[in-house]
Amino acid sequence: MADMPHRPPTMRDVAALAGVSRSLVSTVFRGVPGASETTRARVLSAAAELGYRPDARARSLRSRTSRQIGITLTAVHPFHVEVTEALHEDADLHGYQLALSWTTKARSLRQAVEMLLDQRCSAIIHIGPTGSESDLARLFDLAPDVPTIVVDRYLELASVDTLRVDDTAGLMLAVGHLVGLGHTDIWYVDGAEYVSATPRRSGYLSAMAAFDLGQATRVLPSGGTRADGAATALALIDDGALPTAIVAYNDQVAFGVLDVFSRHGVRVPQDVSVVGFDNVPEAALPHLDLTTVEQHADRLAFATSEVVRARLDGAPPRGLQLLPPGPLIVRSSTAPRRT
Amino acid sequence: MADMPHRPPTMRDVAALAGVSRSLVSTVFRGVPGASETTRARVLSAAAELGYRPDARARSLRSRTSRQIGITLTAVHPFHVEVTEALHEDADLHGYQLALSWTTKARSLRQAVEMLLDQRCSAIIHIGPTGSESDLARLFDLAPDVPTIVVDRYLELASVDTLRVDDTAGLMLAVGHLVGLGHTDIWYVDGAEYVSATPRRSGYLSAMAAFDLGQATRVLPSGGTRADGAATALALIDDGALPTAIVAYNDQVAFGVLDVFSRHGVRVPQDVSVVGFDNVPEAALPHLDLTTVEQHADRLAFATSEVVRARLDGAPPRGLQLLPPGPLIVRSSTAPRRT
DNA sequence: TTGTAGGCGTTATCAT
DNA sequence: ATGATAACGCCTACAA
Repeated sequence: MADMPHRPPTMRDVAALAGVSRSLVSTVFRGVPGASETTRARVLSAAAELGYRPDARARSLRSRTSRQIGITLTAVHPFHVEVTEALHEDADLHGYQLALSWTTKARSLRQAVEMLLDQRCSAIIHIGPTGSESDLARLFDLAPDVPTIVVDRYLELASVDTLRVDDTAGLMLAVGHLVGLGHTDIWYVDGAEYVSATPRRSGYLSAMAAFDLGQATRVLPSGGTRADGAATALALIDDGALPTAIVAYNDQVAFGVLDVFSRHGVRVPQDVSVVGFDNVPEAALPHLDLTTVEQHADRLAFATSEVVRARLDGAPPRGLQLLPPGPLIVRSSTAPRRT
Repeated sequence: MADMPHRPPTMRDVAALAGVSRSLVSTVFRGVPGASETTRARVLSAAAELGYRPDARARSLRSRTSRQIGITLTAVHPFHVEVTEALHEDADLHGYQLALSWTTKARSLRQAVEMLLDQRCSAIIHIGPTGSESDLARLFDLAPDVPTIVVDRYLELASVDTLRVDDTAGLMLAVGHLVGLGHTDIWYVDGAEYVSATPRRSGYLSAMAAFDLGQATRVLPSGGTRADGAATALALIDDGALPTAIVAYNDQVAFGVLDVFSRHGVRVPQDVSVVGFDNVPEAALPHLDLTTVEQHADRLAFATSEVVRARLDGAPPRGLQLLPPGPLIVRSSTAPRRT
């Protein structure tokens, strides 16, 4: 595989055309003082004429600073996509780049990390990484000196920073809203092994207990996808027993529930109120209009990028950091309990 | 921002520990012949002990071959995500890496491309790029020597390779299926400015004409998202006039139509048959079960990666390449016309 | 099979 | 303000 037939112009070419030394070209392109206005203009116009762009590899190699932050994610979780998009904006603002590395059925987190490491990223952010805590610890140990930040997952690892929205508090918002509407039969559609399923489940249980509804709890096994929610709703309808309100592990699951309910004549919110979690963009669509717990992807991203910069400046990892859940977004999927 | 507190080990460290020269370490890590078995083992164990991994930047810089293929995409289109995942597998197979560069509301295609160019990717694949043909041409001209491949978009540019599934043929499949079921009032929900909306629309029109239904055509303005489909369906219901069959620009739009229909008592397929395009994973969910035109993301990805390798070997661009649409996947959203 | 020398494109350092 | 020189980590010669 032969690469790059005709090589792109280098600093040397620009210097020759502008009639200056290579150092001056470097000075101009780094935007540091030390070049007169006239030379700066000459260099810039020579570069434009040649279509010159500094080689990031050489730059990073020599300057020992890549200004690249690695990101691992699955690319299928809407909330994670939102977070990553917001991270891009923060990166832009602070003059660094994001190197994206996907995990798929065929590409392990380890492969994703190794690619990032080989490129000598300055730090790595893992968004919703799956796998056991010990597997992850082993993975992070591949390069103990590269600051590691984990987003949207609980981890008891002192060597990394972990950022999460407080799920337990979020569930309290959801349950509290339904209780305020007069509901007592509030069931929870569980996220099984999905990211942060455990804290959300226990958030539901403790919220119910706090409202003295501890004996009315019911956790329905499900999953994290629309298909999971649909399957659970179908099972519910087959059983013939419905609560007056449902809290779903996340918006996707809630959508699945809504889909099946509407196809089986169960009216939302007249018959059953439904609450989600995440407030993904789709939740605002007129025909879904889902009451849900906001997670503020942009705030999470902002806090993450602050931590990254602190770590890059040499600060030690601070362990787990919990962000308050956004407000509950009340839409038309919830209503007072039918009397 | 200080980077990398304690520098990662280099070839020099490995060579010293193994008691060999640096070139031997290089030989071992490139996997080329020229090192004895014992040396190889010594080098490998020294590297393992130090946690050494070759520096991709230095490697790429010196060898003048990055083995990196750049990809631009939006990360929100399920079909594009599928294609990219499949591209990852092909890349793995052929020993190169994918450098992902997202475009978002805040990140233009130009920014995405520039990042890839700065990293000196060997080639760039654009998946479903938006923007006018002339804007794209200008963008591709930034680095005329970097092979450019465009996927899922029509382009009349001789300087790039373009790969697409034949939309017109796909629409013929969809319309033909409905005609076979006895439908004559077949309306089309249009994709507006979305990727390949034009060929699909004209595919619909010519298919209808081919079945002598040219006077029964109706193109409903919509868009490319679930929300667009929902809005169009709502307008249809408000108007009180429904066809017996609908072909949607893509699956997302079809889902939006299904959502609204089920919430307004329009039964699918008893009252209206609905056909999508793409066969995204969600189309197979039991409660949606959408009849749709398969696009075979993996075949498209495979063809793309073949073209990339050809271009990297010096082959000239071949212009537009049309792949046959996959079969029509018949599910329960279509049925014979009610008599 | 092994080692030495030079350079990829850039930045850092030190002259002028 | 400008330029020469060395070095970043690696690979490609070429020599031993």
